[in-house]
Amino acid sequence: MLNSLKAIELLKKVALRPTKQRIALTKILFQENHLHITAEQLHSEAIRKGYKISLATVYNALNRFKEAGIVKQVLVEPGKIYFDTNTEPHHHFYIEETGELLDVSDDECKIASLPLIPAEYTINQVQITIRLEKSKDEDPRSRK
Amino acid sequence: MLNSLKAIELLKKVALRPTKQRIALTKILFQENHLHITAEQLHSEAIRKGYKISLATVYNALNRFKEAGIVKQVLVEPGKIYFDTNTEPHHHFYIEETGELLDVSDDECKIASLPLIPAEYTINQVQITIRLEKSKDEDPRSRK
DNA sequence: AAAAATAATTGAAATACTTTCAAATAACTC
DNA sequence: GAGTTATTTGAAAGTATTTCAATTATTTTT
Repeated sequence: MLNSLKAIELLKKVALRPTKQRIALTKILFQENHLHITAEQLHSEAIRKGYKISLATVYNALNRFKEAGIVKQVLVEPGKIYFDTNTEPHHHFYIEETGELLDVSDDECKIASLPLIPAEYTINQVQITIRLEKSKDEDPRSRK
Repeated sequence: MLNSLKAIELLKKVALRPTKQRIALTKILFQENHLHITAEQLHSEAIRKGYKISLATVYNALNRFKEAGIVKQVLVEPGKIYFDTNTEPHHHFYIEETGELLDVSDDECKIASLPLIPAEYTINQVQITIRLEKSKDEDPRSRK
């Protein structure tokens, strides 16, 4: 958990007014380990920690943070936006059963060949999502 | 565009009742070239073609088709589900400006190394999304 | 080919998530 | 500290999707 001074410093660096609410969210978000979190989850966590903040403000703040480049959106589940505090190029494991999202470093997941990019376009981002499921029980005793 | 007999055949093969509505959607969806389409777009297209079908039925049908494995969901845009009639392993270009989605064959996009999979889990799917944007104008005359 | 059983379709309502609104408040600038 | 500008807020609206219960269609059984 960041302290308030570090939070204010980070916000100022990206030209965002360090309001009470943004400082609170920043303190929750930018910990040592990276986070994958939805607006609702972040709001709950802030309330749980005793901060007075509305859900609308959490949405607003996350969108400003995204524009400022200090969080990234991750789309893995229909109708839900995860925000990722890891803005370095990296990839994800996504566990369907639990909705859990795990980072995969860029090094661990190398692409050997990329297709030809359509003319006039440049690559913005290459995202690899590895969807996992619990292994089927392959216990030989249960086979018919 | 599929004919009705082929549509019925496909639906029966995956144990789905070949109703008027599903036959209509199947005819639109399973053409020669693969399609990326949302429920709303598919509904509009069906209405445009003169079929009488409700949006709820389109959502229902697409979900059954997904369960049956004849379409796949693609998540590239927040709050919107694209359905892809290409169920072979493949990847996508996504053009942010237009929302356009283009197939990238599995061959064109090879992964050199994958990370260690957490115990008890198996890979369900590996999705690569290459997000593209219009190239910035790099005309030297416009440089300051 | 009826009758019985099962599943699908429908408009409407409900849900889930996110954005927008306009008024109040807070943070910056000089 | 007055004036300017940006942010916060609850409420309302917007968007995408799912669910509901009644009707209708399809399949199965006889």
